[in-house]
Amino acid sequence: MSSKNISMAVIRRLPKYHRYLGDLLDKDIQRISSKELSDIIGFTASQIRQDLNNFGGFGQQGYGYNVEALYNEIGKILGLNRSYNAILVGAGNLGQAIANYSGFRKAGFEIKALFDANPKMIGLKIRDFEILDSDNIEQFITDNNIEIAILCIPRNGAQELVNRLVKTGIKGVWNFAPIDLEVPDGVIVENVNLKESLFTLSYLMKENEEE
Amino acid sequence: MSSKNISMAVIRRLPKYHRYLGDLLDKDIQRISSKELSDIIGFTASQIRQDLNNFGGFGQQGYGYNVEALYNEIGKILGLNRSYNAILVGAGNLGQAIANYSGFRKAGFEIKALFDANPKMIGLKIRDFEILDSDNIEQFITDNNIEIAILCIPRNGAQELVNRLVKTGIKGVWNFAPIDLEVPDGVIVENVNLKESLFTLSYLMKENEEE
DNA sequence: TAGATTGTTAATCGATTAACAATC
DNA sequence: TAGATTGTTAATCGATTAACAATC
Repeated sequence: MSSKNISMAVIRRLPKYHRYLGDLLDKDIQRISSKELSDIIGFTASQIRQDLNNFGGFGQQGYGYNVEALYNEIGKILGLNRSYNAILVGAGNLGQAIANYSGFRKAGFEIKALFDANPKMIGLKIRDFEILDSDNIEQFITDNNIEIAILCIPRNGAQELVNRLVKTGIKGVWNFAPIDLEVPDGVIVENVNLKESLFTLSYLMKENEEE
Repeated sequence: MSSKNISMAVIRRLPKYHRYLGDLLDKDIQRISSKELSDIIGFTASQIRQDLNNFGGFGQQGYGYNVEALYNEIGKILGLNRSYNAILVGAGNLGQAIANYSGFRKAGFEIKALFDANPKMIGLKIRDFEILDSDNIEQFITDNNIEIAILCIPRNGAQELVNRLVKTGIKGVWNFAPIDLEVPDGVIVENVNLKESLFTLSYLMKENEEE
């Protein structure tokens, strides 16, 4: 309906605006110009104004932007003005780390259950969660209005699992498995590939010392 | 010295080439054309050839690319033909998850020790590691030829810690703390910001259902 | 050789930056 | 009002795609 095709480059800057504006808010700063924001966030003032104007005219000539209002607007743009029910699949080290991190819940992302395929894990208690049997995922998704699945599983079997989740109506997948999942149009996959990130670091370190 | 200024867009695609070529190698596939690779990796054949030719002419007209040779070349470009000594700071859930993941070690990144500032954690055993006192980081870095620091700590105090690490000669920081660290020219920071990733997912889910 | 596919140049597309009139 | 700063158009820069001669 809306959205005049915002580029991924812009979209990936939005959470950073949100974070910096939150910091300013914590410091009780009430207004900021694109120039001042540029100095702290590192994008050009021109880019900041262009980015924001994709979504509306949030500023005021001669004044700048109201920090709180802009923070709230960007929160809304990011879809943070509501909450999401999520499940986490793969209750290994990484899965537990993510489940135990309170920051996601504070932002409105509520992990309702942990699932694992390993019989030894099923039934174990991890803080607030009992680990459930992956066989019952479909029922749980339907019963608890789950929209997001967080995948902390090995790449083997990941695609098959996603096929099941998609069939049950999952709308978003936060994927930590090192595989590019295939999903239909109505489903979004956001990948976190730690190995790719680490390899980028080693590339840049190498390039850096060659100079 | 070398490097005719490769763009970040190209650099971030390199680990993906490496992964897909590794998969092909596992399947005993010996040659691949840019067109075939395009079909499985999802970049255009033209882009693949452009990307690779930034680093050398690895292909052969009429034949394509030798999978194993190209895999090895990209590994070398990424700096994976050697090993790196690393420390991990912040032995909480996430830190332990990363320390326990064997894939990084297999790729040549050896975590030599875990550090934590919390007295209750110090001395605890996590698999192969005893958690050490953060106060002794400088000595450990010097004694063990540590190049990479993995930061799994809260943002509070992260910059101060990095200042210490940089002073001691750390060359790369893999940063999981939600803060943009300031480092001098000779040091690389690669950020993994989980919250920004999650917020991107929620933005895309929202945009998707609006259509 | 004929066919296939690269390496590379040129064309296009998209994103960033610069500039400035509008306006608070 | 005068000064500041936005919103927005135009200019520039960079990245992607297309095309094709080179060549295996």
